[in-house]
Amino acid sequence: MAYWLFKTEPDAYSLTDLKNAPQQSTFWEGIRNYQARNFMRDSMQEGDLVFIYHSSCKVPAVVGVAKITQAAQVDPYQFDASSHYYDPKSSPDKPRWVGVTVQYVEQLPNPVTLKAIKADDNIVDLALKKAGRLSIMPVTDREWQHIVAMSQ
DNA sequence: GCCAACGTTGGC
DNA sequence: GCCAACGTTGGC
Repeated sequence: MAYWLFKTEPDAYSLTDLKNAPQQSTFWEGIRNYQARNFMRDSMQEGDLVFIYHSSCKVPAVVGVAKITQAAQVDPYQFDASSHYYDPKSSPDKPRWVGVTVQYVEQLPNPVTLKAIKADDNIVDLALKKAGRLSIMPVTDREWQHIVAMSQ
């Protein structure tokens, strides 16, 4: 089983929104970054666990856990001209973008802030620490356990 | 709201 | 296929 981190802007879609969704589940649409897509398409499997990270907000932080309940599927919004996620260069016979389905698992006892993660020498390789704009990234076993411990 | 970082686009 | 211009992300 693998671990991941998904960024989301809580104003647009928060951990609470996921918790309150039908079946506490949603299709994670709108990822339009090749590196993030490749992680979803090539590596994510049902049962993998995901940190939900709130970005572009007052206190950027890892706030909860979700799990992958369905591996990558074609993201239908790329074909919808009225969608913000429309991609005119993609076509149904050669789709460019995918998404996975995630389900709410739990809220962490305390948010683990970006500030705390940046200050922690045990977390070195996490893409979040680098000035990255990657919206989906892998998390190692060790980093996962450490961040969970930090939330206690 | 500013701005640095960085991915993408398109002209050549 | 290089690289400048542009757009977007996201912390502050």
